[in-house]
Amino acid sequence: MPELPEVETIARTLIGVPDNVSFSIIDREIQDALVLWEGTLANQLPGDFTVRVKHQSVQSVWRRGKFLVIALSKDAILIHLRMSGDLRLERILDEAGTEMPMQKHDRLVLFFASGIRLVFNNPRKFGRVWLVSNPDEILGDLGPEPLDKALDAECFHGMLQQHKRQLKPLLMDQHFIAGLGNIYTDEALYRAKLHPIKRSNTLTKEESACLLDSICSVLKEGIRSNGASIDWVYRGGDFQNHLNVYGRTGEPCPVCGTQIERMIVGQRSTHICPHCQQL
DNA sequence: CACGTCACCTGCGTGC
DNA sequence: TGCACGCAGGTGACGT
Repeated sequence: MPELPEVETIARTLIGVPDNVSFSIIDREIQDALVLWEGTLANQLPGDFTVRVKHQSVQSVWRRGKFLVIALSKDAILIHLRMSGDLRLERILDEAGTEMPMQKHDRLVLFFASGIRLVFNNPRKFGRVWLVSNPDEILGDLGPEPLDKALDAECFHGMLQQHKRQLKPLLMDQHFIAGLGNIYTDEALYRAKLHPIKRSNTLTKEESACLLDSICSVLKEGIRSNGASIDWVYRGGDFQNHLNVYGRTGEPCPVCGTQIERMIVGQRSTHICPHCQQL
Protein backbone atom coordinates (compact mmCIF):
# COMPACT_ATOMS: atom_id res chain seq x y z
CA MET A 1 0.00 0.00 0.00
CA PRO A 2 0.82 3.32 0.12
CA GLU A 3 2.85 3.34 3.29
CA LEU A 4 2.87 5.86 6.13
CA PRO A 5 4.17 8.88 4.16
CA GLU A 6 1.68 8.37 1.33
CA VAL A 7 -1.28 8.06 3.71
CA GLU A 8 -0.04 11.08 5.67
CA THR A 9 0.10 13.05 2.42
CA ILE A 10 -3.46 12.06 1.58
CA ALA A 11 -4.66 13.01 5.07
CA ARG A 12 -3.07 16.46 4.75
CA THR A 13 -4.68 16.90 1.35
CA LEU A 14 -8.12 16.17 2.78
CA ILE A 15 -7.56 18.60 5.63
CA GLY A 16 -6.44 21.22 3.13
CA VAL A 17 -3.63 23.73 3.22
CA PRO A 18 -4.18 27.15 4.82
CA ASP A 19 -4.32 29.03 1.52
CA ASN A 20 -6.82 26.59 0.02
CA VAL A 21 -9.29 25.73 2.75
CA SER A 22 -12.11 25.78 0.20
CA PHE A 23 -10.83 22.36 -0.82
CA SER A 24 -11.00 20.69 2.54
CA ILE A 25 -13.51 18.18 3.86
CA ILE A 26 -13.23 19.44 7.43
CA ASP A 27 -16.63 20.65 8.73
CA ARG A 28 -18.26 19.56 5.47
CA GLU A 29 -21.43 17.48 5.55
CA ILE A 30 -21.76 14.17 3.73
CA GLN A 31 -24.87 14.49 1.59
CA ASP A 32 -24.80 11.06 0.01
CA ALA A 33 -22.66 8.01 -0.61
CA LEU A 34 -22.41 5.69 -3.58
CA VAL A 35 -21.01 2.17 -3.24
CA LEU A 36 -19.80 0.96 -6.62
CA TRP A 37 -18.34 -2.35 -5.40
CA GLU A 38 -19.91 -3.93 -2.31
CA GLY A 39 -16.73 -5.69 -1.23
CA THR A 40 -15.19 -2.30 -0.46
CA LEU A 41 -17.15 -2.17 2.80
CA ALA A 42 -15.51 -4.36 5.42
CA ASN A 43 -18.27 -4.30 8.02
CA GLN A 44 -21.36 -2.79 6.42
CA LEU A 45 -24.00 -3.42 3.79
CA PRO A 46 -24.09 -0.65 1.17
CA GLY A 47 -27.56 0.52 2.14
CA ASP A 48 -26.75 0.66 5.84
CA PHE A 49 -23.51 2.50 5.18
CA THR A 50 -25.19 5.16 3.08
CA VAL A 51 -28.04 5.74 5.52
CA ARG A 52 -25.68 5.97 8.46
CA VAL A 53 -23.10 8.41 7.02
CA LYS A 54 -25.65 10.69 5.40
CA HIS A 55 -25.89 14.10 7.09
CA GLN A 56 -22.91 13.47 9.33
CA SER A 57 -20.18 16.06 8.97
CA VAL A 58 -16.42 15.68 9.15
CA GLN A 59 -14.90 16.61 12.51
CA SER A 60 -11.29 15.70 11.77
CA VAL A 61 -9.03 13.69 9.50
CA TRP A 62 -5.98 11.83 10.74
CA ARG A 63 -3.71 8.90 10.07
CA ARG A 64 -2.87 5.91 12.25
CA GLY A 65 -0.31 3.54 10.76
CA LYS A 66 -1.52 3.09 7.19
CA PHE A 67 -5.15 3.77 8.07
CA LEU A 68 -6.84 7.00 7.15
CA VAL A 69 -9.43 8.06 9.73
CA ILE A 70 -12.28 10.40 8.87
CA ALA A 71 -13.99 11.25 12.15
CA LEU A 72 -17.65 12.18 11.69
CA SER A 73 -20.25 13.70 14.00
CA LYS A 74 -21.15 10.31 15.45
CA ASP A 75 -19.09 7.65 13.69
CA ALA A 76 -15.74 7.30 11.95
CA ILE A 77 -14.85 6.10 8.47
CA LEU A 78 -11.58 4.15 8.33
CA ILE A 79 -9.88 3.59 5.01
CA HIS A 80 -7.03 1.20 4.25
CA LEU A 81 -5.67 1.52 0.70
CA ARG A 82 -3.67 -1.72 0.78
CA MET A 83 -1.65 -2.27 -2.41
CA SER A 84 -3.25 -0.09 -5.04
CA GLY A 85 -5.92 2.09 -3.46
CA ASP A 86 -6.07 5.82 -3.92
CA LEU A 87 -8.31 8.74 -2.99
CA ARG A 88 -9.32 11.68 -5.14
CA LEU A 89 -10.89 14.83 -3.77
CA GLU A 90 -12.49 16.66 -6.66
CA ARG A 91 -15.23 19.04 -7.72
CA ILE A 92 -18.25 17.23 -9.08
CA LEU A 93 -18.75 19.74 -11.91
CA ASP A 94 -16.03 21.07 -14.17
CA GLU A 95 -15.82 24.73 -15.20
CA ALA A 96 -18.28 24.18 -18.02
CA GLY A 97 -20.78 22.79 -15.53
CA THR A 98 -20.70 19.19 -16.71
CA GLU A 99 -20.25 16.35 -14.28
CA MET A 100 -16.76 14.93 -14.04
CA PRO A 101 -16.76 11.34 -15.33
CA MET A 102 -16.13 8.43 -12.97
CA GLN A 103 -12.89 6.56 -13.56
CA LYS A 104 -12.10 2.93 -14.03
CA HIS A 105 -11.92 1.08 -10.68
CA ASP A 106 -13.73 3.75 -8.70
CA ARG A 107 -15.29 1.78 -5.82
CA LEU A 108 -16.88 4.27 -3.41
CA VAL A 109 -17.91 7.91 -3.54
CA LEU A 110 -18.74 10.31 -0.72
CA PHE A 111 -20.63 13.40 -1.85
CA PHE A 112 -19.98 16.47 0.26
CA ALA A 113 -21.69 19.82 0.49
CA SER A 114 -20.45 22.55 -1.89
CA GLY A 115 -20.13 20.22 -4.86
CA ILE A 116 -17.11 18.19 -3.76
CA ARG A 117 -16.74 14.44 -3.80
CA LEU A 118 -14.21 12.05 -2.34
CA VAL A 119 -13.61 9.03 -4.59
CA PHE A 120 -12.01 5.78 -3.47
CA ASN A 121 -10.27 4.18 -6.45
CA ASN A 122 -9.00 0.66 -5.97
CA PRO A 123 -7.91 -1.42 -9.00
CA ARG A 124 -6.89 -4.55 -7.10
CA LYS A 125 -9.90 -4.50 -4.77
CA PHE A 126 -7.63 -5.11 -1.76
CA GLY A 127 -8.43 -1.86 -0.01
CA ARG A 128 -11.22 -1.69 2.57
CA VAL A 129 -13.47 0.88 4.22
CA TRP A 130 -14.90 0.49 7.72
CA LEU A 131 -17.66 2.44 9.43
CA VAL A 132 -17.36 2.25 13.20
CA SER A 133 -18.53 4.14 16.25
CA ASN A 134 -15.10 3.78 17.85
CA PRO A 135 -11.91 3.70 15.71
CA ASP A 136 -10.16 1.59 18.34
CA GLU A 137 -12.29 -1.35 17.23
CA ILE A 138 -10.01 -1.53 14.20
CA LEU A 139 -6.90 0.38 15.28
CA GLY A 140 -6.52 -1.20 18.71
CA ASP A 141 -4.07 -3.91 17.65
CA LEU A 142 -1.60 -1.60 15.91
CA GLY A 143 1.91 -1.13 17.18
CA PRO A 144 3.27 2.31 18.11
CA GLU A 145 3.66 5.19 15.66
CA PRO A 146 7.29 5.41 14.55
CA LEU A 147 7.27 9.21 14.68
CA ASP A 148 5.69 9.38 18.14
CA LYS A 149 8.19 10.98 20.52
CA ALA A 150 7.13 8.49 23.18
CA LEU A 151 8.92 5.85 21.15
CA ASP A 152 12.50 6.52 22.15
CA ALA A 153 15.64 4.49 21.49
CA GLU A 154 15.52 2.65 24.79
CA CYS A 155 11.91 1.66 24.35
CA PHE A 156 12.53 0.53 20.77
CA HIS A 157 15.52 -1.55 21.82
CA GLY A 158 13.35 -3.28 24.40
CA MET A 159 10.73 -4.03 21.76
CA LEU A 160 13.34 -5.60 19.47
CA GLN A 161 14.70 -7.70 22.33
CA GLN A 162 11.27 -9.22 22.92
CA HIS A 163 11.36 -11.00 19.58
CA LYS A 164 13.80 -13.29 17.80
CA ARG A 165 12.54 -12.48 14.35
CA GLN A 166 14.19 -11.35 11.15
CA LEU A 167 14.31 -7.55 11.11
CA LYS A 168 12.47 -6.97 7.87
CA PRO A 169 9.34 -9.06 8.51
CA LEU A 170 9.27 -7.71 12.07
CA LEU A 171 9.39 -4.07 10.96
CA MET A 172 6.66 -4.74 8.41
CA ASP A 173 4.45 -6.34 11.06
CA GLN A 174 1.87 -3.67 11.86
CA HIS A 175 1.39 -5.10 15.36
CA PHE A 176 5.05 -4.42 16.11
CA ILE A 177 5.26 -0.93 14.62
CA ALA A 178 2.64 0.77 12.46
CA GLY A 179 3.19 2.30 9.05
CA LEU A 180 6.23 0.67 7.46
CA GLY A 181 5.85 -1.25 4.20
CA ASN A 182 8.23 -2.81 1.72
CA ILE A 183 9.83 0.37 0.37
CA TYR A 184 10.49 2.29 3.57
CA THR A 185 11.63 -0.84 5.41
CA ASP A 186 14.29 -1.53 2.79
CA GLU A 187 15.40 2.10 2.88
CA ALA A 188 15.52 2.23 6.69
CA LEU A 189 17.57 -0.97 6.95
CA TYR A 190 19.96 0.34 4.33
CA ARG A 191 20.48 3.60 6.20
CA ALA A 192 21.08 1.69 9.43
CA LYS A 193 23.49 -0.67 7.62
CA LEU A 194 21.59 -3.67 8.94
CA HIS A 195 20.88 -6.91 7.09
CA PRO A 196 17.15 -7.64 6.66
CA ILE A 197 17.37 -11.15 8.10
CA LYS A 198 19.42 -10.18 11.15
CA ARG A 199 17.62 -11.35 14.28
CA SER A 200 15.94 -8.54 16.18
CA ASN A 201 17.26 -9.67 19.58
CA THR A 202 20.88 -9.51 18.40
CA LEU A 203 20.97 -5.73 17.95
CA THR A 204 23.10 -3.67 20.29
CA LYS A 205 21.60 -0.59 21.92
CA GLU A 206 23.56 1.52 19.43
CA GLU A 207 22.22 -0.45 16.47
CA SER A 208 18.65 -0.19 17.76
CA ALA A 209 19.01 3.56 18.20
CA CYS A 210 20.46 3.90 14.72
CA LEU A 211 17.62 1.82 13.25
CA LEU A 212 14.97 3.98 14.90
CA ASP A 213 16.76 7.10 13.65
CA SER A 214 16.86 5.64 10.16
CA ILE A 215 13.17 4.75 10.22
CA CYS A 216 12.21 8.24 11.37
CA SER A 217 14.43 10.07 8.92
CA VAL A 218 13.31 8.07 5.91
CA LEU A 219 9.65 8.52 6.85
CA LYS A 220 10.07 12.26 7.41
CA GLU A 221 11.83 12.66 4.08
CA GLY A 222 9.07 10.63 2.43
CA ILE A 223 6.46 12.95 3.92
CA ARG A 224 8.44 16.01 2.87
CA SER A 225 8.43 14.64 -0.70
CA ASN A 226 4.66 14.01 -0.48
CA GLY A 227 5.29 10.28 -0.66
CA ALA A 228 6.45 8.08 -3.50
CA SER A 229 4.73 7.31 -6.79
CA ILE A 230 5.58 3.79 -7.89
CA ASP A 231 4.45 1.81 -10.93
CA TRP A 232 1.33 3.11 -12.58
CA VAL A 233 -0.04 4.46 -9.29
CA TYR A 234 0.89 8.12 -9.41
CA ARG A 235 0.02 10.16 -6.34
CA GLY A 236 1.96 13.30 -7.01
CA GLY A 237 4.86 12.64 -4.66
CA ASP A 238 8.45 12.28 -5.82
CA PHE A 239 10.19 10.29 -3.10
CA GLN A 240 10.74 7.49 -5.64
CA ASN A 241 13.55 9.70 -6.95
CA HIS A 242 15.30 9.65 -3.57
CA LEU A 243 15.38 5.90 -2.96
CA ASN A 244 18.80 4.36 -2.33
CA VAL A 245 18.07 0.64 -2.70
CA TYR A 246 14.40 -0.07 -3.39
CA GLY A 247 13.93 -0.95 -7.07
CA ARG A 248 17.60 -0.23 -7.82
CA THR A 249 18.86 -3.78 -8.35
CA GLY A 250 22.22 -3.77 -10.13
CA GLU A 251 22.78 -0.04 -9.66
CA PRO A 252 25.72 1.15 -7.53
CA CYS A 253 25.32 1.74 -3.80
CA PRO A 254 25.48 5.53 -3.24
CA VAL A 255 27.96 4.98 -0.40
CA CYS A 256 30.40 2.29 -1.62
CA GLY A 257 29.51 1.64 -5.26
CA THR A 258 28.76 -2.06 -4.78
CA GLN A 259 25.88 -3.30 -6.94
CA ILE A 260 22.53 -3.36 -5.16
CA GLU A 261 21.16 -6.91 -4.84
CA ARG A 262 17.60 -8.17 -4.82
CA MET A 263 16.63 -11.06 -2.56
CA ILE A 264 13.44 -12.54 -1.13
CA VAL A 265 12.78 -12.12 2.59
CA GLY A 266 9.48 -13.14 4.11
CA GLN A 267 8.09 -13.66 0.60
CA ARG A 268 8.78 -10.02 -0.22
CA SER A 269 11.17 -8.51 -2.70
CA THR A 270 14.05 -7.00 -0.72
CA HIS A 271 16.90 -4.73 -1.79
CA ILE A 272 20.25 -4.41 -0.04
CA CYS A 273 23.82 -3.29 -0.50
CA PRO A 274 25.71 -6.55 0.21
CA HIS A 275 28.77 -4.60 1.30
CA CYS A 276 27.14 -2.07 3.65
CA GLN A 277 24.56 -4.49 5.08
CA GLN A 278 26.45 -7.58 6.18
CA LEU A 279 25.04 -10.21 8.43
C1' DC B 1 6.59 -18.36 18.77
C1' DA B 2 8.52 -17.91 14.15
C1' DC B 3 7.99 -18.90 9.60
C1' DG B 4 6.07 -20.50 5.04
C1' DT B 5 2.11 -20.70 1.95
C1' DC B 6 -1.90 -19.17 0.09
C1' DA B 7 -5.67 -16.13 -1.03
C1' DC B 8 -7.55 -11.82 -2.32
C1' DC B 9 -7.36 -8.85 -7.42
C1' DT B 10 -5.93 -6.16 -11.76
C1' DG B 11 -2.45 -4.19 -14.66
C1' DC B 12 2.02 -3.78 -16.56
C1' DG B 13 6.53 -5.17 -18.53
C1' DT B 14 9.09 -8.87 -20.59
C1' DG B 15 10.21 -12.47 -23.56
C1' DC B 16 8.86 -15.73 -26.85
C1' DT C 1 0.60 -8.54 -32.62
C1' DG C 2 -0.66 -11.85 -29.27
C1' DC C 3 0.00 -14.46 -25.24
C1' DA C 4 1.86 -16.54 -21.07
C1' DC C 5 4.22 -15.36 -17.25
C1' DG C 6 6.15 -13.03 -13.35
C1' DC C 7 5.87 -9.20 -10.74
C1' DA C 8 3.67 -5.42 -7.84
C1' DG C 9 3.52 -0.20 -2.22
C1' DG C 10 -0.55 -5.20 1.97
C1' DT C 11 -2.65 -8.18 5.20
C1' DG C 12 -4.77 -12.11 7.42
C1' DA C 13 -5.83 -17.05 7.78
C1' DC C 14 -3.87 -21.27 8.07
C1' DG C 15 -0.48 -25.12 8.73
C1' DT C 16 4.09 -26.74 10.45
